[in-house]
Amino acid sequence: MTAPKFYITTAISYPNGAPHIGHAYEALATDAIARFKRLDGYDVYFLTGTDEHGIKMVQTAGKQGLTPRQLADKNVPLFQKMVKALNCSNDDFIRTTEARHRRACQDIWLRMQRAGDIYKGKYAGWYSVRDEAYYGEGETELRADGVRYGPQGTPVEWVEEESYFFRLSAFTDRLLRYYDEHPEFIGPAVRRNEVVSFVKGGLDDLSISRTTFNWGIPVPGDERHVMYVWVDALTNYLTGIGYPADESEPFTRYWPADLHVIGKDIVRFHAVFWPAFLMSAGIEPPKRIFAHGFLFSRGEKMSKSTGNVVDPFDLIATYGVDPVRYYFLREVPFGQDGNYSIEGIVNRINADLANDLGNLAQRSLSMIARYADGKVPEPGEPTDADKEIVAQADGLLSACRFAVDEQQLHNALAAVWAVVAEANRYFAGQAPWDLRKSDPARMGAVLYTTAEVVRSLAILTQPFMPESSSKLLDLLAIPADERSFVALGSSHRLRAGTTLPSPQAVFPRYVEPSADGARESQ
RNA sequence: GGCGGAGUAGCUCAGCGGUAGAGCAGAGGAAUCAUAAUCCUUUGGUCGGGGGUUCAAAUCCCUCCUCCGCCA
Repeated sequence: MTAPKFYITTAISYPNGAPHIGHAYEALATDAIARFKRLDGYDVYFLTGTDEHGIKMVQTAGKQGLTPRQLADKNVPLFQKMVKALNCSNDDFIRTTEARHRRACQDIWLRMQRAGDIYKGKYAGWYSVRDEAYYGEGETELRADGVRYGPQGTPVEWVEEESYFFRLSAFTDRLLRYYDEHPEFIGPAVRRNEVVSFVKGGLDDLSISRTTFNWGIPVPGDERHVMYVWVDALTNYLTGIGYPADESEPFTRYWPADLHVIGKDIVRFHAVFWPAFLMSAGIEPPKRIFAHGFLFSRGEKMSKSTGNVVDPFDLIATYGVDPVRYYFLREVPFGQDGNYSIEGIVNRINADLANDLGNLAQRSLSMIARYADGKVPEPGEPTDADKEIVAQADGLLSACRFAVDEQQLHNALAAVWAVVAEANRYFAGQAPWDLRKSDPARMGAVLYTTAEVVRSLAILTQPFMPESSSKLLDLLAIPADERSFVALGSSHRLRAGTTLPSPQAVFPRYVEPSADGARESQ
């Protein structure tokens, strides 16, 4: 019996600057899904990386007196470091400047060309560097400052060049049919509606090469051209699993991708261009594209001018990687825009992690340590209350699966925390501290039941907070091979008599450093 | 301008035809196993405005207002 496969990716980041919280958010969310699927028995391949070509890299590099390659080599390590700092479990980190990627891009290009979907033409139009888009004359306006602006308010310039085109117009019907036959292809539904209505409006052929700069992948057979960044960037999802050696094991095993997690700003590239390229090349499209929203700091977009830019490294250093992961996944409904704030982070850490889950573990385990000789007590004959709380914990797996399969990570966590709250009610209601004298056996049963619920909770929080959950499982003396989801439920209950290590707080409260000390930023 | 989405308790949101809900925040109380954590009770909403359908509407329909997204 082989495990089912699950291939998941983030979008690749554009390294013309340092990583910001948006990059971190996408990476940690995708990681949580990847970890969840692994624990649920899937053979997961998780890919992330950087998209290093394109004119913006050339321009940014120029301003810094660097070559594009030097700029990439300067910034890419920051992205790799961020992924590591977030404790992401990616199987590979792809850079589009790698030789393997050039081979993949050139191969898919040739396939599209052989299919008759690429032709050479001439492009002339108003181009916005910042939007990376061409606009029609009517969409632009010449303002009083003598500069012409596009509809997004960015400057445009007249560009005329020979270009290769992709016959996107020929794919309108096929794409619409594909959306129709695969309603789950684009999520959330808002984005799907947008894409469908966009495609229904008819598609124009797409210019897919440039001759005005050379920082990109050369077009095979016509090296004056480099490929349009999106042909280059999207193909990373193939490169990462061994394409074009498409007889090779990873590619045949993992393609088509099960899930591309992306930001809502690049839905069109992934949901329109990408499946069209693949259809042309004779490769199956991915199964699902899910677009998350943007993060705002107190309702405002992050920008250097408002000074509300939050550095993911600072956040992790201050609050810890697991609380940061938990906060963003719990607080922001995945797929929607969200607000974040320092107060919010501290609130969640203290309320959900320290007070609710951390303290539940601590109070039950320290009673075991003190009053049950540090060994898992006997469960005895379970009462209705015992059965009820255990049943609720047992029911979490299917609830979480459902939520994670829809990328509703916040709902998975909400379900888990509903049981955390219930377990605290159970504990307070049973009052084992009173039972200590009146009915020690019953006290043991309550402690057993609570610890068993904590075991379930800790197993289920692993995808979201890998380190802390693992500490929690250590405190319950759960062996490494009993931490996946198959260990949930009745098959691997805590065994009475097992000696437990002395309990330690896993989720410390966050206390604001006092004013005298090192508090210069917030 | 076209299409789509949203407007529900101070905040974030769930509910989407059948007596207004959760979490956080606020108030009061209980307990002392625990990271001064927990538990119980409780304040608070004419569910954006107006009209309609229905025995019954936050939930369906129409219209208006406000905000957001995509397209033009």
